[in-house]
Amino acid sequence: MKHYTIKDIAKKLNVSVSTVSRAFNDKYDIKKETKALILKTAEEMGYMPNPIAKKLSQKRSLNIGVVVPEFINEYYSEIVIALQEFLILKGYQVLVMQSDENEDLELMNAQTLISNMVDGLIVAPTTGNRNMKYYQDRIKDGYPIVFLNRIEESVPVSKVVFNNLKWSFFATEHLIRQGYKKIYHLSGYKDLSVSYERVQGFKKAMNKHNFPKENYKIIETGLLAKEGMEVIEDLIFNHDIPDAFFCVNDMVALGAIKKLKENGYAVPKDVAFVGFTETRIAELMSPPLSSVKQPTYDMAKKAAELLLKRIEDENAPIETIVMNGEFNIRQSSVKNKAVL
Amino acid sequence: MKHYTIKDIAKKLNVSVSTVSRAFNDKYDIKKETKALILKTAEEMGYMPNPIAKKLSQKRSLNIGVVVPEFINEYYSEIVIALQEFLILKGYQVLVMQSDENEDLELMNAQTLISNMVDGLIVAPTTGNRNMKYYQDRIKDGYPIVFLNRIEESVPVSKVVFNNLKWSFFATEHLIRQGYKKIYHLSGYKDLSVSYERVQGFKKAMNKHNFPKENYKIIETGLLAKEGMEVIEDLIFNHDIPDAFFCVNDMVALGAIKKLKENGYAVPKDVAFVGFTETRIAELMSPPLSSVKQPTYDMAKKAAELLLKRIEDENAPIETIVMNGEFNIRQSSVKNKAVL
DNA sequence: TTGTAGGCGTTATCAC
DNA sequence: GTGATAACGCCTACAA
Repeated sequence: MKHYTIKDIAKKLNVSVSTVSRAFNDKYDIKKETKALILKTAEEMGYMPNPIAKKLSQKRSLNIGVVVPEFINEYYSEIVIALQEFLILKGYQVLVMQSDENEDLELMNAQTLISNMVDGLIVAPTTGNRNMKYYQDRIKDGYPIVFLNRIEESVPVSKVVFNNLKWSFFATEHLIRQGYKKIYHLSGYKDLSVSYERVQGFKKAMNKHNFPKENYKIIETGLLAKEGMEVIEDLIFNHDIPDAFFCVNDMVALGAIKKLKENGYAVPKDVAFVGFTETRIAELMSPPLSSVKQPTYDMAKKAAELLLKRIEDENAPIETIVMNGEFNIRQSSVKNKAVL
Repeated sequence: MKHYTIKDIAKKLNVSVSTVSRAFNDKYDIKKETKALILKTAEEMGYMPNPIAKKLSQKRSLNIGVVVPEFINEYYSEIVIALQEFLILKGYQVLVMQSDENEDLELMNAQTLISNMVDGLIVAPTTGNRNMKYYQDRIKDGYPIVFLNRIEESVPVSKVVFNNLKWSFFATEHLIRQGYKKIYHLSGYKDLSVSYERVQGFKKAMNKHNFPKENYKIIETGLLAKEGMEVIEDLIFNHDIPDAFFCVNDMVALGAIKKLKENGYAVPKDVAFVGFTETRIAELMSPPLSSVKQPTYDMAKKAAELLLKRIEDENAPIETIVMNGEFNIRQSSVKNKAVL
């Protein structure tokens, strides 16, 4: 099966290449019959337009690039699925690259996608932000980029973020109101904006309720179960187990709970837990884990909308959309109730 | 920041475009000083070669396309990460598209990637196989495609698969040897090749041990926790709970276990469990879940190697690589042991 | 309504 | 060693 081009079709039908080209791009006038004939023979020959050539000449690809920091934590998998679902309806294809939480790789990914002439980029940055200058330069060049999550509200770019502070505050306040007297926060990476914001929410709740300083603590972890386990090991070693934990995400909570159980602690009887960025396992855990659910699908959709707006209108204003979620209270953080 | 081309550099230095081009592709003769000068000024101007143009003229992109059926189940996330990790070392960029378990979307994805001139394609097919003809035509055209998982061994294409039958057999036999007398298999989708093969392994073990037909059953589910839960609800309704389950994957096991616990069953005391395609949560569950671990990283790497071999040598033979895994026995399927 | 011709940014084949 | 110049496949003035 040879790879046919418009030339081949043109030759076969004794018309010019431009006529053939026009048959495929209906913004030009062309006689109905010619067009029909061309399309028909093209179909028969199994002609497929070459998007590379198209891109080279018209600088538009109908492809959107997506860069995510990882996708082992379910959140970004859902984001990608949602982005794709939405953008396909709008006629775009979605190319995904993941950065493995590595800034250099992230930069390479973005460059690859841009040089492949994707019409725009949706970026969920990794920790650290050495690359922001690169992005801002591209944006200055007129390149449409929208950020998703993990970026500080103050950065002057279009973005969709979650109100981490607010919901972290609610989650913490819930623990306080349940009557827990010693509450630790397992906080994720220090230089990850979402972690930072959740820490702020935690502190804000503590301050509001005049929680004694010696009764709360912020402990840096990563984002994985393993790291939750490690922290608990340390705390057990130091005989420093509080009566409640608020965790940066569900996986850290899961790891921590496992390690506590192994050491004879009961959840929530001895130690209560709240997670964040709810995943499917929250409900499935024993006990089911209270967690803050982010509107993943909507966040992705909003980001895609922002991007399309910007692609269609060079001068679309910079926008920051802050999303809210919901706090699902389950057995892991409820006092005075029998475990079902 | 303007987008410079080799023309701009050529003009600036009063050399021809070919000289500039040669400076970047060191297979041609060119005076050392000219080359140095060109590279230096290019650097200063912030010149970036345009890969689209490059692709158009030399039909090679150093991009590899990857099509996965989903990536919410961790397995494919790991596959993608591993593929990327390996291929980047070889100088390739990895573009990922996911099909959401939808055959039509899968076809679109493959077409998009191919028409973007990726040098080769690694495909983990969705359920169903209407697209195989398309792939085989492309392969006949000389296009390098390697399949990963979820494809029958008999299909004459290069592929890396897991020996589902063998390990399913082992897992089942383990349950039999532990002395469980009534064993059900929650089997995933009927028309998914990996499910089918696991069913075969299950049956083979039953036959080998002359397990009474009335004491085992194969129940079709999906691949999600929810579906595990639904099946258990039905079984409870029918008072038909066996003393052991072998599940198509960990998520189904997780859902099933949760539902059983809610209904007062203890695991593994009342009902034992074995999962498959071990995920990180297997270890973290209570009780920890016995499961068959697939060599995800190696499978990805092998697939990438096959593909590169094929890209570099048009006539590389079709190869099928069948991988083995390991069976990790944990508390969920061990009899006569106190739950820790 | 259609054709001609130049351009998109590179590479590759000739000459010189 | 280097420079013209023709590809690669498509789009798009401009002319006819």
